[in-house]
Amino acid sequence: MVTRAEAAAATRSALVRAASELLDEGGPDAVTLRAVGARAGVSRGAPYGHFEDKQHLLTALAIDAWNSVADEVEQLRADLDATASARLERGLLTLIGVGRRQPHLYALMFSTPVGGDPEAAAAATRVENEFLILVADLVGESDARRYGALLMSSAHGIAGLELSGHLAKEKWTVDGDQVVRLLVDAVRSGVSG
Amino acid sequence: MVTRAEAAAATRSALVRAASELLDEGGPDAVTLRAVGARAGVSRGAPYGHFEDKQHLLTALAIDAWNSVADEVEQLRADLDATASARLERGLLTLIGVGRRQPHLYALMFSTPVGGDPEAAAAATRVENEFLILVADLVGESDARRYGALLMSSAHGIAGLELSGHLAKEKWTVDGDQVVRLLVDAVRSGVSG
DNA sequence: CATCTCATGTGACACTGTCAACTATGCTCA
DNA sequence: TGAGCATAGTTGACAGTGTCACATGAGATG
Repeated sequence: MVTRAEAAAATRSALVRAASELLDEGGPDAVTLRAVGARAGVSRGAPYGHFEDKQHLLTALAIDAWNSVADEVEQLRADLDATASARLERGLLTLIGVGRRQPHLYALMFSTPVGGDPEAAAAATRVENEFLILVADLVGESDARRYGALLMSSAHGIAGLELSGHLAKEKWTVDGDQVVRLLVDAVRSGVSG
Repeated sequence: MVTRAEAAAATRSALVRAASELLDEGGPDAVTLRAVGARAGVSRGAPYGHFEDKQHLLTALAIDAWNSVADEVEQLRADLDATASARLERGLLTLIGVGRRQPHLYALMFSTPVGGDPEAAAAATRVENEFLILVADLVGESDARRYGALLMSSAHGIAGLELSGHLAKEKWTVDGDQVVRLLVDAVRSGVSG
């Protein structure tokens, strides 16, 4: 037998998982409270016992995504064999990779109002701090924040343009990975020159 | 008296204008076909005489926005007093400016499937070509496409992070304008070094 | 004037998020 | 143990949405 708290927690995570799967499979329009409930094995009204409304359920998805990116970038830090440039490139590609593998989730991450939910803000801050460490390894502590803003913006832009189809290789002759390399090179020569 | 074609064209543009205003004022949720029709002085079903469905009406908004950006960047080209760097910076800030002044419209521009509508693709291509000219003035023809991809990605990323609140100055110590300057500087030293 | 054409209005439908009322089951305490 | 409580979950209802089929009426055409 399971305690009631366990059952409730299981339902909650089942709802989040169901919403995540539906988002990946069919985009935002497919994430209906009725569909989420059905996939989680509960009824359409059950989510209201765990989330204030639909937006808060989606925010829970975004929080998981931000934390997942933070975890991935954090692990990258341990690889001291790689150069600072290589580690940074891989970090940026981690974020871009979410956009490639889970485009709808990626869009959700950046359309979730970060000001409202403190947990969401904390998760996003984790990612930013992890990036700051990688950037500092390349350009030094004093310039890390300025170049961190540039690098994270650019990575986000690359992901966004790929996602919307505006970074087609026929037009620009380079793909996202090459742009990341170009970016890191430009920053490195910009900070040292 | 007005001819029937004139009246229809007037209705069509009134629908687009109404949708644009509603989008600016209340975000995507405020753009209902009923509200659009009401503001344009017609009924809720009228849009279907001019657009295949709601998505195509929104695409018309996006096309206007893309062309407007293209016009603005094109005019920039005429200012030969400014340096290539300054012109490029202003071009990038033109795009970012749309994100600042009309955030919902900006989001719509990049969430509109560019593959589907040839008119939308053409409008977006106009913007890209205008940017390519500005970039070529700075880094030369041969590198224009590579650095163009980087610069447009970064500008889009800056706009996106500003829009979602992830480019807060307290965290990064720089704002969007400064990141643009940093970006152009980095590219310039990257291409010459 | 008679007829056609087509932009627009209207009724209807399925679907959505949301809430109030209800049910049932695990939990608490005498 | 058994009575009462707290609460996760269900269900009915409602307003609002996009969309379509059909009705209507006025400009266009002969």
